[in-house]
This record gives sequence, structure tokens and C-alpha cells, in this order.
Amino acid sequence: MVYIEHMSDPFDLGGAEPLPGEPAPPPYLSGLNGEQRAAVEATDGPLLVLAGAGTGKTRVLTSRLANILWSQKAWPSQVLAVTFTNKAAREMRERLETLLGGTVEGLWIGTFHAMAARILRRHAELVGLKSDFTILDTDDQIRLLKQLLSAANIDDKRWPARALSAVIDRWKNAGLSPQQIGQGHPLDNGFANGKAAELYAAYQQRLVELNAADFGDLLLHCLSIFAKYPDVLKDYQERFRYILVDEYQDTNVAQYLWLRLLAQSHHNICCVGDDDQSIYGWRGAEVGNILRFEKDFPGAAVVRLERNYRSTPHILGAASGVIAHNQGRLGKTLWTDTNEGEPVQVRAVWDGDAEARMVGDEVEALQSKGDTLDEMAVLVRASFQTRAFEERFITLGVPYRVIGGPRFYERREIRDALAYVRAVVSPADDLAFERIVNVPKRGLGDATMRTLHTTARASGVSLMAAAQVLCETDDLRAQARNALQRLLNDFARWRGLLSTMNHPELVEVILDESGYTSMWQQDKSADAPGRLENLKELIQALEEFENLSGFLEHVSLVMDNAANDDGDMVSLMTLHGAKGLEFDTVFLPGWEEELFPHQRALDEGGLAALEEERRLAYVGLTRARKRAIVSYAANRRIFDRWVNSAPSRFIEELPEDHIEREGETGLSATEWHDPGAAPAWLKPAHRGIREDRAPRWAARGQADHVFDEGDRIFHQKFGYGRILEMDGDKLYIAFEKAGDKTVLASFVEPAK
DNA sequence: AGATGTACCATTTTT
DNA sequence: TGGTACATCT
Repeated sequence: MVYIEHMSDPFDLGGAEPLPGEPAPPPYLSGLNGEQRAAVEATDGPLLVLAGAGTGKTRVLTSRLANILWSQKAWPSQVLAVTFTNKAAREMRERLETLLGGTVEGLWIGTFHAMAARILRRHAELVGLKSDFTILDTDDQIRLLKQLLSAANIDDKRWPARALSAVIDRWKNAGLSPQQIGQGHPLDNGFANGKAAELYAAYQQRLVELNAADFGDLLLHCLSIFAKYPDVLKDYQERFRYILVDEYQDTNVAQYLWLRLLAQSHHNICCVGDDDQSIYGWRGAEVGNILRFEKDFPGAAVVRLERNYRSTPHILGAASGVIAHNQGRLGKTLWTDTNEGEPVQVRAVWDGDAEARMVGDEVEALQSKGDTLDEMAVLVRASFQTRAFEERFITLGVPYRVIGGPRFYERREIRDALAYVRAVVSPADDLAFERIVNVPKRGLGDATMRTLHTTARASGVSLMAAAQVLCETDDLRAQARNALQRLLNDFARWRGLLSTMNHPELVEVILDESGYTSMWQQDKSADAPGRLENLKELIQALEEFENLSGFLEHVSLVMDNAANDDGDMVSLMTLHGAKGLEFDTVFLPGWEEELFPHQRALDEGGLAALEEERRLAYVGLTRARKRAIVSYAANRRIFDRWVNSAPSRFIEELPEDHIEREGETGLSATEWHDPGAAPAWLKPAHRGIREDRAPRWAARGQADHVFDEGDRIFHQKFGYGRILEMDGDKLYIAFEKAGDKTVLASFVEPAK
């Protein structure tokens, strides 16, 4: 049974036919439980699916999509399915095609940004752009802002472009264009004493001049078009009979407004999400969007998915116990009928090295029992934490992969190559030209570029046009002029080849003739061969596209990292990176106050941030199918300094019935120091440490001293202070330098 | 213009 | 500790 739709232009509904409608049982309903089926078959209208971790939410979303198409409620081109990542979009499409037993064409399925870009290309002129506008990434954005800042004579030491970029991103995430922002806007943060709004406007102006849009613009421009041109909006409202949204809890205001507008005609919007897994508040996601769904879409149906298929009851119990400490949840009670399994293990260790050894030993033990490394993951709060585990795994010879890191198109060589292509395709792309004008080195340095900029600005032309003018005068030194002329000739020649040569070949020619390839061939550094590999990969990827501009869009919006899936390996990643994944065994190291929850998050976001950190803990635990091992170190070397740390408050929040402690309660502090008493991974690793730098043991409740209120004390990190109040082993102390803090007694000694 | 030295800093990250 | 941005030297 094959599902086909013949439609080359997704905007043209003319040739589209509904499904062939063969009389066979719908394949997308088999194996669904009652609550899943309710979500899949819910009648039209707004629908919120509150799906807990491991309840099969992606499956439900896909099945609902299959149902819509199968029962001919809409043609594929009338359905919009949005996700946050390309990976999620790809997976959804693959599952859908499996369910329907054939390919589906014309469907609007992809990321928010890709879908918005698709709309924006058709109406670019309404916001002053051409339909072939380039999409800038963060790197380009920051380079552009740097120029604007220096033009405005703003000290970039005090007010770095990066900070301005963050302010502008915040505004864009909130759906605010420059016209909507007054002086002293609350999201401004006082950048350059209130200049941010002005700079934002200048930046948008410059983007139009460059015929460019940044990621935020893709949505924001759509919003302003919808606001200004109701007929355009109406067109899309009519078109999209069904809208499906994954990970709704992660939508920011701009995405929310975009969706709400598009759903206004048919009201068939189905959002799937889990408020307990909202972990992107810091980049503009609004949990409020999911909490408010029923108000925003009157008459909305709400279906809860609470049956968890992933984890054992102990893991689920531990995770639920932690998340129950959050206020303002929609509330779900996850349950499972799988076998009990092992309690979550909670392990106290001496320091970061001991922790890495513990994890390494455990990995080897599990492996020798027959577990595969693919089914093990180490999930950390901050990416620097992966290093300790990498080192340990290298020592042990355990294969591992680090998930995350720079994306393919963010790599320097890829961005350089793309800049060449961009500059060939669009001569007015100043940012691209600037990027590669002296890569490889051509003797075109700061001085030349300054002259180029002045000339370009004075006559209002692009840098390349200005360069052409300058080559005919003697404003530049002969050497620079010749180099520039040569480069311009190259570009003219390449541009001439655009129509005749096929594009993968052309890119290869450009990279060879510009000297870019040989630059890396001559580079002796260790990563040069890898970069050449990446360039080859880029050219290979080109072959799948009809033209260069299609490819450029793909690269900036769709291309993700090639999955490194050769061989059996342990995965190392951040908790954020682990969302949506699952493993038999999950290690959760570094559960210490200040690291997790991260102090910086708490400083910046207070209670809301603490709750987001707690959701991160919940996400981490619920990644595990069979086994979760949480650990915390008493001492940690962060950069060059030893820090004693208290166990994370999330450890206390783990329900005792579902955990098994090792190291803290079973052994006393004195026993820990006895080499025979503790398991190998508990022993201090450092033998030759000077006494003053050696970590001090800091087990909870194992204070070496008895204190009274009013005692003068000393703390390794905070210095001298006086005890104001005592609550068991918690001391409330007024430090002379560090202010008032609550500290565990074990970290404190009497002042001498 | 390019190389070399130095001070500084250090969540989380998709598009 | 390691990467980066800027200053200074050749």
C-alpha cells in the first residue's frame, strides 16, 4: 500500500489528490494503549497532549498525523508539523512513512525556522528583502554588530558585541521588532546605557541593506507580515487545516504568536509537550505557553499520557519525587507496570577523579556482564565536566563519543568555504567577502579593509564594488591593489562558471583556485587533515542539491552533525543534549551544590531557575531504562582551585524508598580515610598533594567540631565569619567578606 | 602584516 | 586547565 501525492510545488494545491483510500485497517492504531489512542483519535479542535517522559509522545504525534492523512481530512500540503530540531523532524517523517507505507510529498514538516523561512521567501519583498536573502548565523550576527558598535564609538571592552547579540536575541525571541521597543525596555539590561534599542534598529537596517535575515528574523518577519497584511495571513490560515507541534513547552513567544496566528482559522492545533521537561527557559522558552494552552485555545481538549514504558518503578519514583518539589506544574502521575528493577544508586565520592574512576569501573563491570556501551551514557551539567571522563575512558581503553560540540556548518573550514560560495553567488554579500578576503593570506590586512569600508560606505556600494573602484585608483599600495585585483578577477571568473559548470565541481574549483585547499594541505597542525575531510564532505553533500542557493539554505537551516555511530561506545553529553534520548544505564555525576543546581543559574534566575535545574534533574533521571547512578564529590578541582562542595539539594529530594546510598551513610568519615574500608573508587587519588592544597573531607553530617551560636569560624572559601543561627548541621553564618550564607558544619572550622 | 606573548575568563544551545 | 582576544614585538 503506497501513499503518494504528486505535487512539485507545495504551494500549488491544484494537482493534489486525497489518499487512494484502500480498504485496509489503519496501521497507525495498532499497539496503542487507551490514552495514546485517545490522543491520536481526538476529534478536531485544539488539543493539548501532556506527555510525561517515556510515554511514547512522538509516536502519538506521528500517529495522529498519519490518521489525518489516512482519513483524508487534509492533503499533505495542508498540514504543518513543527519541531525544534532537524533530528526530530527527520524522525517524525521517517516514522510517518513507515506507518503509511510510502513516501509523503508536500507535507510542511520541519523546524520552526525552516518552515518560517519557507513562508518568508515567498513574501520577502514585504519586509524589504529579496527572496534570495541570505540567512546569517550567530557568528555573522556578532561580526556585524561589532562593526556597528565601532561605528557608534562604543567601547567594545565594556559593551561586547556578544552581549548586544544576546539582548537582540532576547527581543526577537519575545517577538519584538525595533519599532515595538521603547527606551529602557525591561529586556534591555542597560546595554551601553540604554543604547540597545537604537542599535537594534540600526542592525535591522543593515540586515536589509545586506539582504540578510538572522535566525530570529525568520519568525519575526513572518509576524510583521501577518500583522500588516491580513490577506497574506488569511491565506496561510486557510491553508493549514492541521497544525502539529512537538515539544510545545520549549516554544518562545515569537514561535507561540506565529502558531497562534496560523491556527486561527481551523483551530486544529495539536501541541504535545511536558511542562516538567522545559529546560530552555534561559534561551527564551516560555513554560507559560503550555500552562496557558486551554485559555489561549478555548474549548481545548487535554489528554494526559501517564503510562511510562521506559523506566523501572524505582527510577520513575526517584524522578517523580524530585520533580514534585516544583510549584506550578500541570501535574502528571507517571506509572509503569514493569518489574521493580534496581534502586537508583547514590554514591558519594572523594573527588572528581574518584568519580571518573567509579564510572569507568562500573562501565567495565557492566560490559563484562554483557551490556553494550551504546546503552550507557554519562550526563553532565556543564560540558567541561566531560573531560575528566574522557581522560578516564582513554586510560581504560573504553570507546566513547562526545555528543554536542560545534555543528558541521559552524566549523571554520565549512564557514570559509560557504563564504566563498556566498560571495560568488551574491557579490553584495559583504560579510561573506570580508570573511575570506584574506583567507588564505593575501596581504590584505586591516589597513586595506579600512580603506575598502570607507569607500564602500561613502558611495553606498558593496565591498566588492568598492574594491573594483579602488583597483583603478592609487589609494592602495601597489601590493594590496594587485592582490585585490587578482581576487576580483577570480570571483568574476567563478561567477562566469555558475551557469556552465555543475555546482559541486565549481565549488571544488573555487576552493582549489583560491588557494584555500592548499592552505590546509600545508597546515601542519593536527586538525588540518580533518578539515580537508570536512571540505570533501561538503562537496559531496552538494550533489544532492539542484543549485547553490538551495544548498546554502540547507546548510544554514537543516544540516546537522553526521552521527558518529560506528562501533559500540559510551555516550558523553550534557543533560540538555540528552533530552529525547534513552539508555539502559545512565550515570549522573556532579550532583553538588553550585554545580548542579548551577550557582550562576540561581544567581540570574532565582526560584524559576532552580525549578528549571530541577527539571533538568528530572530529565536526566528519566533517560534511564534500567539503571541510574547519581554521584557527588566532596571535593572538586575546578580549573586550578579545589572546591569543597555539599551534595546537591536534589539528592535530599530523592525519595529514600527508591534509592540506595553508598559512601555517605554506610561508612563513617574515619573509615573513609582507612584504605581498607572503602571501595577502590572512593580512595583519594592524589598522593603528593601539598597539605594546603589537599582536599578536605567534607561528608555531610560528619563535622569534626562542635559549634555554638556566636562562635567565630573559618571557611576555606568564604573566610572568617560568625555563626548567627544553627539548624542541625546547617549553620547560618555572617562572613566578614562573603556576606551571609548557609553552610554545612563540616566545611567550617573554629577560627584560631 | 604577521608572529608571538599575555591577560583573562570559564553554564546550558537550537536554528 | 585551555581557549580566546588583545597588545606588543619583529
